[in-house]
Amino acid sequence: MRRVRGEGNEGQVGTVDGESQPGGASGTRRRAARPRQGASMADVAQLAGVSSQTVSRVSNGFPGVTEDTRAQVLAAMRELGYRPNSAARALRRGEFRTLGVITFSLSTMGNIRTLEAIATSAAEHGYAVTLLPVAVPTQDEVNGAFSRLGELAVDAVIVIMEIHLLDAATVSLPPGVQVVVADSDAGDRYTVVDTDQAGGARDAVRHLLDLGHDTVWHLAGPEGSFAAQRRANAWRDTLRAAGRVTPPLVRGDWSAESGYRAGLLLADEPDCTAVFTANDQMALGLLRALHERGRRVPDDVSVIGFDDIPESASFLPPLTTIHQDFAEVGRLCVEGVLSKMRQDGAEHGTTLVPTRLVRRASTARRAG
Amino acid sequence: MRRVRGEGNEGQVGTVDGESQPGGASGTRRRAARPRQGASMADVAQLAGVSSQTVSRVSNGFPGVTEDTRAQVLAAMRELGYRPNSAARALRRGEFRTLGVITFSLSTMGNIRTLEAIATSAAEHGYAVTLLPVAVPTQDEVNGAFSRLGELAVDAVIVIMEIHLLDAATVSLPPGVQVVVADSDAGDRYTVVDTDQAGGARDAVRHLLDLGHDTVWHLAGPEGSFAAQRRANAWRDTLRAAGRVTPPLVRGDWSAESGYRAGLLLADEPDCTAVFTANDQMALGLLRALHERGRRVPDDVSVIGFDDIPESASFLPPLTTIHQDFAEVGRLCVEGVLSKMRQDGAEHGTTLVPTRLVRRASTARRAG
DNA sequence: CCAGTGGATGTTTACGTAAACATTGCCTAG
DNA sequence: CTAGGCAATGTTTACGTAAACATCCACTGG
Repeated sequence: MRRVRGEGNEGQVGTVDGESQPGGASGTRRRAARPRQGASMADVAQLAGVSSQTVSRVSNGFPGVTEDTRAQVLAAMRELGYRPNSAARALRRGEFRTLGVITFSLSTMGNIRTLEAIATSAAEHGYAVTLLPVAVPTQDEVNGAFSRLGELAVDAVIVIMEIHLLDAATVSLPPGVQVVVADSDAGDRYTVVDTDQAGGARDAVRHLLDLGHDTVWHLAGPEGSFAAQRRANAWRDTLRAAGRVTPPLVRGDWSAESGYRAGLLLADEPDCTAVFTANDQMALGLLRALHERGRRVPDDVSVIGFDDIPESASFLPPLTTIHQDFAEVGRLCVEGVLSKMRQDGAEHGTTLVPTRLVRRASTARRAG
Repeated sequence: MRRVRGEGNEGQVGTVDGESQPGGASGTRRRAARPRQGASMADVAQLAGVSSQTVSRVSNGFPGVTEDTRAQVLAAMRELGYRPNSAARALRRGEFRTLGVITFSLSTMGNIRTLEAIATSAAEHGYAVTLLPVAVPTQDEVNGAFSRLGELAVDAVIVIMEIHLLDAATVSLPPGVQVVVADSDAGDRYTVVDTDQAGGARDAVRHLLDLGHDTVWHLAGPEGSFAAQRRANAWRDTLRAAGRVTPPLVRGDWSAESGYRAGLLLADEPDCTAVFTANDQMALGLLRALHERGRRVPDDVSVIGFDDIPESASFLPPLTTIHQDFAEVGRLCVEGVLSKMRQDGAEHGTTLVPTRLVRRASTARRAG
């Protein structure tokens, strides 16, 4: 963990401009202790020769200000480099215009894309996004995050997290703080936005059955994950509905490495001609294992993934997969939480975002 | 963009608990307009029978409070569910305890990992992180982000961005807001934390030369990227220093797809026995192209990547690559910005984080 | 020519916290 | 026995903004 200093020197050289006197025009009463902090409304008001309330009106684009006055105030603002103090504003207005996002480890592509969409969408609505990472997904950590959140300057919260831990979390949010949960279950207790996991999984299985495979094996995600659980359930249900035998479920942990290990097992199953993998990363590992064991994809085994990460088009072979619209999930999270803020006591429920089958080269009609 | 409502009904059913009266004990003067907002220091003080200043002392863990009094105050806090109002706190203290992070598109794995490390590290220092996404990487957007940032409640800013756009950005930050730039150049004008791109690239090229290859081809990242530029420069310099001929540079855009296209080209170059790819995603595409064209890796062609994304261990074959310590970059960004905040007029400079060569199966001694 | 009207602007106040200063009361040293 | 000191606690005030209310003034209609 060493670090290399670029140019070596760390002298304490000059240019300490921190305390340059604000040239006569502006601040009359400037505290000496704190060198920072820009001009306030009062400063602008003084320079523009109006009251601070008029400055406030201009700052907020309110009506009732002459075009002349407005221009004058704007000029004064520019001259002083005025920035509204968001702390004072928040205190006064009683809202922060900020959404908190709780998530642990941005390790999965889905969470990241969702987060990105949340940030973008929030910005469009004039909201900032504060990130609250949960280091280790333990109950304590989750509780801790919620507790820290209480002191955080947020108006509402979006949780991107396997619900299992949320379940028992001692959620003690400040009153009036709304919550929306992404990528989860529990529509009865929270407002949830999620990908249509079941629909996607069903499409994946049907696709393989339609290609003439007798049945479909499933490489599932970790037990703790609700998404994994729902995909696995849908896989089982779809097979049953089609009257097929259900092969034993193989479990991974979302990682390519776990997919590889599972693939080594599946390669030895002669009956296994079609695999539905619960995410693309595991599919990658699975492809490697099958390749190593000489099982050709898609000639001997068809593989379908879930997520449609950008790289999946470049797998060997390019992966057929179920596309998730994470951006839409993120967008709906923001919409949902904002709408809940408007009409306070809105009831819970689940909003599902549809998936889409992306056909590439890893699935084919069953040989023979 | 349709959306499917989970269970179909959207009735306006009951359980409107939003307006439950705060049981007699607490708020005496509660404004009717806003149902939200919890107890304030004054409320706690009244219940505990002390002054609000004492509550403040307890809240901030200051000395000069009897154990008895402290306990009483804490009890009152618990009873009322008191949360310090961070807006008021920020206003009073003149700091938000929040870092702003500007980044566009969390598309690259590196940015994400860096962001994650920043969030974690900031949390350890008692700072929150506010995300400021820049939708399209245009000059206007970047300027806009910086301008929005001005109104944002942040004490300092970390920029994760190709410096090219930062270059000309009309950066007009509020006075006293420090900036640290990650993954960039420009140590002369900003404080920069970055991976040792040059060192990593040099190691990659040398590794291939050591394996007996006459020279090394380079699949570079997009022109606009400083990281890409520095890796390409180091590649060229290392070849020259070793007295080898420098093959023409092939350019991609970081995506696996672009790596595939480049790979189709390189596969037709009979002299090409070793390729240094500027990131792992492009290496993935390259591997696919080489495979399709019947060029075996590593028997015919050796390939080395950059980044060491988790999936690279599961490529076909597992990818030899240069590991970047994004977590360390993020951590150092936070340390740097906090230290700059403490000693205001600190000078600029670049901090480099070393890389590490990870040997896997995609590189081998040159055949023949 | 004057009361009435409404738009433009100013004044007062409160938001919740914490620094600075003020007060209380107890204990100890002279 | 009292002055001095110090620890515990209380009181006042300011942070920057914006809602609520107050004022001013020009113009209109009778």
